[in-house]
Amino acid sequence: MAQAARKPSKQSAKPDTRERLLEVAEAAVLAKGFSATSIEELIAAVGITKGGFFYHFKDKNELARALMLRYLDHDRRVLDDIFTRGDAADADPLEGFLTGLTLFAETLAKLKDAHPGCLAASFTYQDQLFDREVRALNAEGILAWRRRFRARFDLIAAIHPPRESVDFDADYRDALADMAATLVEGGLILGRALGDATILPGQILLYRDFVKAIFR
Amino acid sequence: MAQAARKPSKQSAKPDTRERLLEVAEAAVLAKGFSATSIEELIAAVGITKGGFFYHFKDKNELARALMLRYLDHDRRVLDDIFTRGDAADADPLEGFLTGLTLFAETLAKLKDAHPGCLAASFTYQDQLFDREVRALNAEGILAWRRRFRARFDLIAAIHPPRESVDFDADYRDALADMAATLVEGGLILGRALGDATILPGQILLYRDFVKAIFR
DNA sequence: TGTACATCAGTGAACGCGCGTTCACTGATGTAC
DNA sequence: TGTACATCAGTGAACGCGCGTTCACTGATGTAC
Repeated sequence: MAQAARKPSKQSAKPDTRERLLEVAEAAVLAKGFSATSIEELIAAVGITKGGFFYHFKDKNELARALMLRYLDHDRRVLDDIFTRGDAADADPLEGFLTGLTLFAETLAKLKDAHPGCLAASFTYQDQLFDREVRALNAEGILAWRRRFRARFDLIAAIHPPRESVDFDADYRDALADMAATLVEGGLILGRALGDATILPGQILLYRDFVKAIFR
Repeated sequence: MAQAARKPSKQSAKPDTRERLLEVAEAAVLAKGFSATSIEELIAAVGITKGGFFYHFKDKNELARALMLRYLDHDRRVLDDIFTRGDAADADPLEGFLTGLTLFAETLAKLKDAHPGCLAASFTYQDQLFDREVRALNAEGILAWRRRFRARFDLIAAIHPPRESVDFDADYRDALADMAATLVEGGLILGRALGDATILPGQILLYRDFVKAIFR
C-alpha cells in the first residue's frame, strides 16, 4: 500500500492529464520541433487551461526533461522486450540476437504511424535550446544502446570467432554496436523524408546481414 | 558577359550579404531549429537591419527554401569531388568506390567543427513548419544520394558478382544505396549527441567493410 | 563629359499578435480526530 | 458519524516581451543619351 504512493492509489479510468500532455507534446515536437510547440496548443488538445499546465510543469524546460525521461524509459522497455523474445527463441547468443533483429525489423515495419521519429534525434538537432541535464540524458540514452549491443557482441565473439579479415578490437566492437542506433536514427530520417516506412526495417535487416557475415 | 549576369559582374571582396545571412542561418538552424532561429539574431550577426533582411528574402519561408537549395548544391559538389577523386585512383568501379569511401571518412574526420549537422535531418524533424516545395526539395536531396550509390552498385555488380549468399535484387541494391545516407544522418546524430567526431567516420568505414564483404 | 533616371541594397520606425510565465483563487477529494 | 483542515488539480485573468512583417524613404552605383 505505502509503496503504491507514486501513482494515485485509485485505478482511475481517466487517463492522467500529465501523461496526456506528454503524449501530445511528443507528437508535436517530432512534427515541428520543440520551440514551435506551444503550450497553448498542448492545453487545447488536452482540454485544460494554462494554469493547469504550469501546475504539472514549472516551466517549458521541465516539459523537455519529462519528455526525455519518458522517452528513455519507453525505449529501454521496447528493446528489452524484443531481444528477450529473440533470446527465448534460441539459446545461442548469436542466433538469439539475429532473431531479435528480425523481430525488431518486423516491429518497426508494423508501426501504424508511417512517419514516426525519435526524440533523441529531434533534441540533438535543437540541443542549444536545452540545459545540460537534458543533453546529458540524451547522451545517456544513446550510450545505453552502445552498452547493450557492445555487451552482446562481446558475448557472441567469445563463442563465435569473427572472420579473420576484421580486427575485432574494442573500437571495432563499439562502432559495430553504435551502428544499430546509427541505422535507426538515419533510417527514421530517410523514412520520414521520403514517406516510406519500409526503409528503416530494410536497414535493420542489412545490419543483420552484416553481423551474420562477420560471425558465421 | 551576358551570361555572367547571375552574380554581380564585379568580383568584389565584400562577402555578399545574402550569402552571409544564409551561412549564419544554417549554423543557427542546426543548433536550435528553424523556428527558434530569429531574423533578429541573423541581422545582428551580419550587421544589417530588418528591412535589409526582407530585401533579400520576402519572408522567413523563403529563407528556408534558400537554405535548402544552398545545402543541396553544396552537398552534391562535395560528393562529386570525393568520388571523382576515388575513381581517379583506380579504374575499377569497386576499387575506386572503396577509395572514395575512405576519402569520405577522412574528409569527415577532418571537419574543424566537431558537431556539424545536416540540414536535411533538421528540416525532416520540423517538416510541419515548411511548405510542400521545401519538403519536396528535401526528399529530392535524399533521392539523389540513392540514385548516386545505386548507379555505382549496378556498375560494380556488372563486373564483380556479389557473393552468393545475398539476393542482389533491386530492393537490396536500393537498401544498400540508402545505407550510405542512413549512416551519415545517424552518424551525425550520434556524433553530436555524444560530442564524438570519430563516430561518423567510423560508421563510413564499417559501410566500406560491408560493401567489400559483399563484392570481393 | 555631363545630366537624368533606374536599380540595388539597404535604413528606421511602427504594427499587432502570440508566446511563456505569474498569481490569486476554487471546488473536489483525502485524512485526522 | 461529523467536522476541520490539507492537498490535488486545476481556473481565469493579466503581464510584458520578442517575433515576423510592412512601408516610406535613402544614398550609392549603373546605364542611356
